Formats: sequence, structure tokens, C-alpha cells
Amino acid sequence: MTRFKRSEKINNLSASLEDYLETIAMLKKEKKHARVGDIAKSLNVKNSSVNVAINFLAKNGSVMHERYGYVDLTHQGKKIAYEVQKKHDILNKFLNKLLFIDTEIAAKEACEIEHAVSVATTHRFERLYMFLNKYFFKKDEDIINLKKYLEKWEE
Amino acid sequence: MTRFKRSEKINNLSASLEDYLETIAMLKKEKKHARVGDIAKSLNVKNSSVNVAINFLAKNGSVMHERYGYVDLTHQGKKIAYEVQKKHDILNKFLNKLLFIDTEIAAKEACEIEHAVSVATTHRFERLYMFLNKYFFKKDEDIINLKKYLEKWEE
DNA sequence: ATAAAAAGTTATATTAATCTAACTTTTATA
DNA sequence: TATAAAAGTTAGATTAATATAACTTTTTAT
Repeated sequence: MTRFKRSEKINNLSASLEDYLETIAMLKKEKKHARVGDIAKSLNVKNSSVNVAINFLAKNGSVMHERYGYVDLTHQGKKIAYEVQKKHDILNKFLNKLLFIDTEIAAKEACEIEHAVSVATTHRFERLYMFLNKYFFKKDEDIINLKKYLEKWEE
Repeated sequence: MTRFKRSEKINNLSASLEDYLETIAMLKKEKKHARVGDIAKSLNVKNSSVNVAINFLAKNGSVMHERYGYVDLTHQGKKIAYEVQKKHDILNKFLNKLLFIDTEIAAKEACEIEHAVSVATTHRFERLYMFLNKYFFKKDEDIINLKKYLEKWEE
């Protein structure tokens, strides 16, 4: 009998394909619909590249695509997109709010790290952040001291 | 006048090529010499793939390669390899010793994250680890409590 | 209602990273 | 020291992700 750990990856898509699903989910949240052109603009690729990806993801069962129309996530696509988005949000918060990395750089690096770490590992990042807020940062001063310490550069 | 931040990336190699340099450095440390076959074995690729990569890195000025002989790092190659190895070590320690991720998974994920984060970000990870050891973990109990908290899984 | 513009699609090309298979050089050994 | 085995190299194929250019469908504006 095969067994799965709770943290098991629910997909084996490339980083690039995960990005397409993530972007579609983001567009649907922001604009109600995702269209080929919007996806292309978001990801800085050409429409034709989006088409190739979308066709693959449709075969794979992650999206549905009505020709010349909207791109939609299937149940499976939603699950994967949600997982990637959750990783992104946690990593972004960790980098920005705890490591004090500039907003834009934090976002950019979260975007890359999200494809490199498991759900379980991401969860640990989240819990460390929660733990420190709960038990370590009592006063504003505490977090300011951490910031100062992190920003010091010693070779 | 162009200016560089201390944290600027000193290379613009792909993750794959960074891995080759990292592996060569590791082999030189462990066995004194790096050979095509050893590199292939370490990275789980074929000799021919190593050759393609090595030829590129030679043109690029990162390695020297005597036909049928040893592969060596140039000064530039050493700098890049050192940078990647340092990222790896810091991330690995952070994942394993602070987030309590299993040794093997920590090593594997550090291997991926190392190509996704800047030197500056890696430095912040290192400093957070140092900071917590210095100011937060006073007793053994403190770190055990963190471990327990992190290992709890709440949906 | 129709023509021009915008959006989307398809076919084909390019690039990076890998592979297989054929070939060459080096090494080890009988 | 000749030859078989091991190691390394090269040429050409494959795959994934992208692009360009030509084409089709949809939308918009008169």
C-alpha cells in the first residue's frame, strides 16, 4: 500500500508551469478572469509561449481553455496554484518582515524559492515567524534590535 | 560611473553551471583533483554533459581543462564556487539546525535555494541564526520548545 | 454592417541542458 | 609491450521553454 505524507508535493510540474498556474489564480482574483494576453504580460513572455503552456496544462488536467476565451483552473489546478501561492506568501513575509529584505527583492526571491522548497519546509518558516512573534518580540525595541543586528555586515 | 553593492552577484551563470563549479570545488577539497568522471558521478549526469559544461566554463574563464586530464578552477571559478558553497552551507545549517528539517531534505533543498537567493539574503539568514543563538536560546529547553512548536502542524 | 485593430493561435526556430552512440586517448595488466 | 578496459571526447538527437512571424478570430468604432 502506498502511503503519502501530508507534506507530499501534489504536483510534479516545472517551476515555469507552476508560475503559469500561480499567475492564472492571481489574475482571477484581481480581474475575475484570466486571458492569454494578461498571463503573458504578467509573466513577461509572449502570447505564443502562454499558449504552449496552457495546452500542456489542459492536457495535464490543470486548466480548461475555451479557444479565444478565458483560461480557467480545474479543481486540480486550483489546488496546485493555492499551494504555490501559499509558499510565496509565507516566504515573502519571512524575507520582508523578519529578515528585513526590501519589499521588491523579497518578492522576487520568494518567487524563486517557492519552487525549491516543499510544503513542509515552508510550514517551518511560517511557524518560526509565528514563534518569534509570540515568544521573543515583546516590545517594539526587540524587533528593532534584530533589524540592526541583521543589517550589520561582518566579513 | 557604475557602482556595485557589496552584495552584487559575481556571476550570471545558470543554476546548472553553478552546480558544476560547486562540485569541482568540492571534489578538489575531498580528493585533491576533479576529473570528468567524478563530476559526472557527483551530479548524476553523463560524462558528455560534463564535457559540454566544462567547455563552456573554460571559454567563460571559470575553469581550465587539460584534455583527458584534470579540471581546475581559475581564480574567477574559485570565487564563484566559494560563493555558492557558502550559500549552501548557511542555508543548510538554517534548515537543519533552526527549522529542524531532516538532514537529507535540508541538504537537498539548500542545493536548490542556493541558486535562488542573493548573497545579501543569505547573509540575513546567517545573522538571524546567530542572533537567536546569542539572545534567545539561553537554555537547552528554549531550543527544544522551538522544535516542538515548529513540528506542530496546524491547518 | 463592415473594416481596422486587438487578441489569440499555429508553425517553425532557437537555446540550454541533457542524452546516446561512436570514437579516441589513457591506464592497467597478462 | 601489446591489448583490453576504463576514461574522456565528439557529433548528433531530444526535451522544455522560450521567441518570431504568419495566420485566424474577436472586438471596436464608424
